Amino acid sequence: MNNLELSKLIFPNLEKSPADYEEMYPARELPEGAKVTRLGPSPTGFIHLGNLYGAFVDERLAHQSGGTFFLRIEDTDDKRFVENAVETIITSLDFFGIKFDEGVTETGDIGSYGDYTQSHRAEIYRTYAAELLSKGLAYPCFLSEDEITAVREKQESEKLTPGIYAGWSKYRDWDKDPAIEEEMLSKLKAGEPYVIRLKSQGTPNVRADEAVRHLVTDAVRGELSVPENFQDIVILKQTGIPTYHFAHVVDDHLMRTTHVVRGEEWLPSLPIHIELFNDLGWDIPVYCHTAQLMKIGEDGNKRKLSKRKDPELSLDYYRSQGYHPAAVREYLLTILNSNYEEWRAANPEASVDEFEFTTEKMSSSGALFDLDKLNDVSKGVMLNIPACEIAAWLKSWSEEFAPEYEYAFRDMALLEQILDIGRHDARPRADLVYARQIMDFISYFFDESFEIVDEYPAEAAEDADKILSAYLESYDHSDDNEQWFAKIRELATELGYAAKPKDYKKNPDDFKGHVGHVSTVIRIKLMGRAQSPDVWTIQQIMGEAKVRERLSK
RNA sequence: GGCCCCAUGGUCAAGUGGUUAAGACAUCGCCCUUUCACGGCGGUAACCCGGGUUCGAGUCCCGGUGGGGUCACCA
Repeated sequence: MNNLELSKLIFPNLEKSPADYEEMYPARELPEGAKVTRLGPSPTGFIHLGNLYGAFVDERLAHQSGGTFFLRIEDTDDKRFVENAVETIITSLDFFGIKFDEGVTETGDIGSYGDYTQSHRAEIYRTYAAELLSKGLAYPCFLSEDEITAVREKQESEKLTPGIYAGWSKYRDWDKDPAIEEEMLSKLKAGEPYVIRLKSQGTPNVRADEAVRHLVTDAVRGELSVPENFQDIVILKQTGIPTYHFAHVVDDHLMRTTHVVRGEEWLPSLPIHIELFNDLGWDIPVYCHTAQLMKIGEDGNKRKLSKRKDPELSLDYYRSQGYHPAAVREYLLTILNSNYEEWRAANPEASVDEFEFTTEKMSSSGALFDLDKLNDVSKGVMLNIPACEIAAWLKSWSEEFAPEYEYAFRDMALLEQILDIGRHDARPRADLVYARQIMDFISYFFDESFEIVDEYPAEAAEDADKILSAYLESYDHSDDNEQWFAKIRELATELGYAAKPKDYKKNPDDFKGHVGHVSTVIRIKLMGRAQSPDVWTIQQIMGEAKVRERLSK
């Protein structure tokens, strides 16, 4: 029996040939330089900041080059499947402004390079497995789990690289030994389970400095020299479903992906993919191995974000805290491209589309996620969003994540005024960061959440009642800011406080305190806290009735 | 352990053989100021180590060290 006959024996009824698929999925007609990228999540439905970070690279690369960005579902591991995962993936990415041109959608596939769900592509993978079989570059392997374990143990004791490769699976050499051929054939006939392995042409167990190497240009890392693969990795599992390696190569070729963006954890398996591309006679796409987002682990060292250990880094965490998607996007972009922040400072209002994102400007070392920085970036982003939009966004956030704030949205015009305090001054306030923080920041406007949290300053505590009753008595809601503050000064002076803080600092013995202490008493009575934006402005928004009510309680 | 990747202040990072080694965040001080925020000024703080190449090395080469990743019929 020869290779072709074996291939036909194993895959007797293939619908199409490799040439047919080449014809079905021709090279894309796209403008010069257009990039085709893809996101290939497994359907666990869990997406964290690190995934989003990578997704932005794909999205930017495709969309700023006039290319195509598609979604492919990599569900070759049935154990990972989670109900509604695809929908979750699409909606969470959409929330952060990541939109696909092609691939899986909630209402079916879009595009002519599908099917875009790997579990639906079994026939295609079989065809290419048959192709490798017929070229003598693959073989059926009947090794059981126990046998493989025994092989590994032997290899470990002999200090050899563990794995199945030349010399360790007898089925690899079926064509050299009639006895093995016969055994293989009878197992095949008996329907015994097997996997299809690549028959790697690499040389096993050579010293690193003597190994054959492939030179690859990675778009973010530059020149890479990787040793050739020699492992007979599984390409089709017992179930007939491909492993990631095989599916990646077949799909990205057939879907005409030009740029493969993936985390650096894939770097060690790059040699496998190179061998597979070469065996099938295909061009290798441009690889972009991105550095991973890291966080500080319990031991004080950096480590890769993990979905199991870091639930607080899930996208839902940021949504439930109420970080605006634009803020998260802006932050991710600043760590994605080193010159983005500078560009943004020079072009505060420009659309991200105007920024030229490049893989060369990406860092090849993993960045530590920095919440302080996110918060800072968010302040700036919020400042550029009109109050009416923030109000509407807060409302929908509250409906989904924090219904207890319902009272704040009964009067949207009022809410807008509150949010806009000090935002149009020459030096605008930047104190809106994320929804939960904002709700706390403005809580004193609403009786439902108003509470006295600070104590009167020691300098004026004794006179608090006097200050408050005198203030209430002289209060005129129609006073402008200047008139209003002149009255406070007057009141302070009458009670023995310095009208200017400087006077008090110079001669602390001459006064009980200064006007700041007096106004703090009023601020606490009105707002419940010693710190807030301008009192007069707040009073104007609160309205006379509420001001008088709070002062007289 | 083998292999692979990475290495500039606490964090993100400019820097491509000659710089007083940028900038941002954080932090500290001062100023502005009725508080806070904003803004302004200033401070503390870095090229992992050792060899080599060179007139000259953060930058190039080699070797360590450290950190990360990976060694599945998971992706």
